[in-house]
Amino acid sequence: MQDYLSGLNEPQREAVTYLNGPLMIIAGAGSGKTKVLTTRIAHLLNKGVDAFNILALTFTNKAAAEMKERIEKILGNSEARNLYIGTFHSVFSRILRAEAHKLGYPNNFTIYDTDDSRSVLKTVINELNLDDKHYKPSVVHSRISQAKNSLVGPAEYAQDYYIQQEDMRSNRPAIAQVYQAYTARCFKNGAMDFDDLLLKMYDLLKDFPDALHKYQHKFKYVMIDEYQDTNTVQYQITKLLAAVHENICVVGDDAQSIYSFRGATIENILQFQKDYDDVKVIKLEQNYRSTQSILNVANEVIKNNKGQIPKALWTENDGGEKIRLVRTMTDNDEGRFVADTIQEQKLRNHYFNRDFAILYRTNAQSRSFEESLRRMGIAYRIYGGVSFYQRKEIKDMIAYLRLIINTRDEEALKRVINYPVRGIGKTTIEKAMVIANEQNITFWEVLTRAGEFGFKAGTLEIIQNFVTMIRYFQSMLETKNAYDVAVQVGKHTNLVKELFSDKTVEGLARYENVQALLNSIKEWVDDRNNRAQIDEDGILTPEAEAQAGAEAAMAAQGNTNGAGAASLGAYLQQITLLTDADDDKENADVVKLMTIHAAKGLEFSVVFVGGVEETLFPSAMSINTREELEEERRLFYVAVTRAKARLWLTYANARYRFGNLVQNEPSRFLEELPAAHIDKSYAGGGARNQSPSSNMGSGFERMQRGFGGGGDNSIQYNDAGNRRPETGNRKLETGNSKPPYLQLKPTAPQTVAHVPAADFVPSDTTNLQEGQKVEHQKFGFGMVTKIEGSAHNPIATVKFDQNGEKKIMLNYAKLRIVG
DNA sequence: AATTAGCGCTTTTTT
DNA sequence: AGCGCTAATT
Repeated sequence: MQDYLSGLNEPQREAVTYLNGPLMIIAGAGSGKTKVLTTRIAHLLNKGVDAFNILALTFTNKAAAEMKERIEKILGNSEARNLYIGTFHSVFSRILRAEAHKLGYPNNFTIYDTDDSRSVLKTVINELNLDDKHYKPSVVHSRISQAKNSLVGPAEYAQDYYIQQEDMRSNRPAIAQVYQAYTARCFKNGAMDFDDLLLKMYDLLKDFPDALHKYQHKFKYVMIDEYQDTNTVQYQITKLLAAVHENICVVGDDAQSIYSFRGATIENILQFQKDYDDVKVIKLEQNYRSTQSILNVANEVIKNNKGQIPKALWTENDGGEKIRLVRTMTDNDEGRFVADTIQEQKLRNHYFNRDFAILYRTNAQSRSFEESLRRMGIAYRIYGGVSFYQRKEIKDMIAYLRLIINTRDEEALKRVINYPVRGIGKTTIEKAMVIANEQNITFWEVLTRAGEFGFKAGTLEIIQNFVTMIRYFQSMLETKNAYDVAVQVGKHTNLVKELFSDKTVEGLARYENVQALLNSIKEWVDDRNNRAQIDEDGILTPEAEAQAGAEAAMAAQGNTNGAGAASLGAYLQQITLLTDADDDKENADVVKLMTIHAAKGLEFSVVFVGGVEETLFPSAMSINTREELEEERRLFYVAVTRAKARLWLTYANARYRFGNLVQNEPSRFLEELPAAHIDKSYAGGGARNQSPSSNMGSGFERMQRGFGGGGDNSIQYNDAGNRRPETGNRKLETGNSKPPYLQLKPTAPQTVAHVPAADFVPSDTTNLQEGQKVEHQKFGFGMVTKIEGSAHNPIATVKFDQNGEKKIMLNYAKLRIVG
C-alpha cells in the first residue's frame, strides 16, 4: 500500500503524484515542502523509476542527506543512496570530476574558495600593474562572479557597453582585463572557483553534444528546491538538462527569495511558466509550523512588498503568544536579555537549549550573544562566520594536500613552499614566478627543473628536497587513504611538530585544530569505507562513478589510485563545498546562533531576532532601491517564519560598531507589525519613537525581566547607568568625499623590473669600494657612490642605472660585484 | 630573513 | 576593537 500518501493534505498529495511534465510548486513557509519533495521522490522510486535517473538539487548538503534518509525510511530500502542529490555545486563538481578533461581541465582539478579566488586576483591585479588598493580583490571578485553567474565571459564582458559604462563610472575600467587574466590563471592552475562549477557545467552541456545527450537521458526526472534562489547559470543548466523529458519539478516561494546579491532572480519562477507549454502549478498554503500570531505577523509584513505571487498562508495551529518586542540600551544588554530569557524560558516552559535559535542580520552581531551565553553557562554553537576551514593552520595543512593532488595549484604551492620555514624566501619565490611566466610553465615545473635556472647551490638543494618530499607523498596516493596520507604530511613536513612546540595559548589551539582536522579526515575515511562495503551489489553510486572517472584520468597520467572511495582526491573534492550547517551535530543540546540567511529552511521552537534596527536590518547597503528594501523585508519574513511557538524581536538603542558606540533607530519593519499580535511592554514605549526627542527619554527606562511572574528580582538592561547617548549626530558616510583615484599605480616609487642573470651569485661585499659597479637582484646595475656606517653594519649608497639612488645595507642585501 | 610596530579597513548576506 | 598587511627594524 502507498500509505505514505495518507499523511498528506490535498495539494500536497497532488504535488507528490503529479509525476510527468513540468510542475511548479509554490510552497509557503512551513507548508511541508521537504515532506512533499521526499515523498515525491519515494513515490517515483516506488513507481519503478530508477534512482540513477533522478536528479534532485537542494540548497544545502545537509538537506540532501536528510532527504535521502527520509526516503530510505519511507521505502524501507537503501535505493535512495543511488540518487543524484545535493547542492548545485556539489552535484556538478561530481560530474565535472569525470568530465573535466573535455574542457581542458585536469580531472583532479582544485576547487578555489573565496579566499583562494581573492588571492589569485590580487596576484593578477599586481601583475597587470594595477593598484590593489583601488582594484580591491573583493570588489573585483564580486564583479567577476556576477558576470559568471549571468553567463558573461571575459570577452563579452569587455565588449558589453553597459558593463563597461559601470566600470568606467567606478573608475575601474581594467576589470575586463583582470577577468581575462584571472580566468587564464585559474585554468593554468587547474582550478575552478565556485562560480566555475556552474559555468563549466553549462559549457560542458552547451559545447559537447555527447555530454548533453548523456545527461539529458540520464536525468529523466529533475527536481529543484529553493527555486526562487537560482541564478541565470543554474536556470540555463536545468533547462538544458530537462529539455528532453520535461519532467522538471521546481519548488519555491517568491516571498523567501533572499539571494539576489549572488545573482539569484525571481524572474526564474516567472519565466518557468513561459518555458514549457503546460506547466502545472500547485500552491501549498497551509502552514504546519507556526502559531497564528507568528503567521499573522509574517503575512502582515510581507504585504508591504509589491508584486508577490498571490497566496494566502493559513494555519490550524493555536493563536499562541504574542510576539514580543524588546528594546535595550546597547548590544551588550541585548545579549544579556536574550541569555536571561533563554534561561527563564527553559525553566518556565521546560525547553532544552536546542529549542532556541538566535538569528541576526550580520555575523558580527554574534559576539554579544556569545559572551552572554558563555557567562550564563548556556551551551551554544555559532554557525557560519569564520569557518574551521578558514583558519590559517587548517588552510596550511589542506594546501599541502591540495598540492599533492594537483601540483598546478599555485595558490597551494605558494602557501606551503616556505611553511614550515625551510629557507625558500620571497626572493626565490619571486624569481621562480618570473621564470614561470616567461617560460609559460607552472611554478611547480620551475621547481622540478630548478637545476636549469641557476638557483644558488643552497637554495637549489632546499628546492629539490621539497620536490622530493611532495613526490614521496604522491607515491602514497596509490596505496593509502586520505587520512594516512594526511598523517604522513603532518609528520614529514614538520608542520605538526612546529605547532606542538609552540606552547602559547594560540599555538596550543592551532595544534588542537590540526588534530581535529586529522580526526575529521579519519571519520570521513571510515564513513566512506563503510558505505563502500554496503554497496556490494556492484552498482556504482554516483560518488563511485565520479571517482572512477577521476581514477581513469589519473591512470592516464600514470598515477593510479588504489585508495578507493576514501582517497585524498575524493576528500578534497568535497571539503571546499562543505558549509558549517552541513556538519550536523543535529542533536547536540545547544542554542543555535546564525545569520538569517543561514537559517533558511530551518525551524525552531523559540526564536530571537536580534538587531532589528535601521542601518542594520534593513542593512544600510540595501535601502537605496525598492528592490533592495523588499529583499530585506523578505529576509525579515524568513526570520519570523522560522519560529514555531515563540518569537522575540529585539533592538538596541546603541551598539558598538568598529569600536565605537553608534546610535540606531528602530527598524522600519517594526512599524509594519500588526499591533494586535505584538507585546510591546518591553519595547520602551513604542515600536518607533513618535518624535526624535522622545528617543532619549525612553532610552533611560529601566527594563525589567520576569514575564508575568514575580518582578522582585528585576534586572536592569542598561549598562553604565547614566551614560547619556549622543543623539542627533550620527555619523553618516557621504561616500563621495574623495576625488576619484587614477586607476594606474603611481609610477614614481615603482621599481623598473629587473630579471637577474640566471647565474646571479652574490659577491662577498666586505671590501666593497666606492666606484665599483654592482648588480642588485631587483634594482639592476648601478655604481657605488658612497660607503658609510660602522664596520658591523656597513651601508652602501648605490646609484642605479634605472632606479635612482638607494641605500643598501650590505649585511642584508645581496650584491654581485660586476667591476 | 625574520620579527615587530603601526596603519587602515571592516560589516551584508553564501556556494 | 581586532585583524591583516606594509614598512621599519634587527
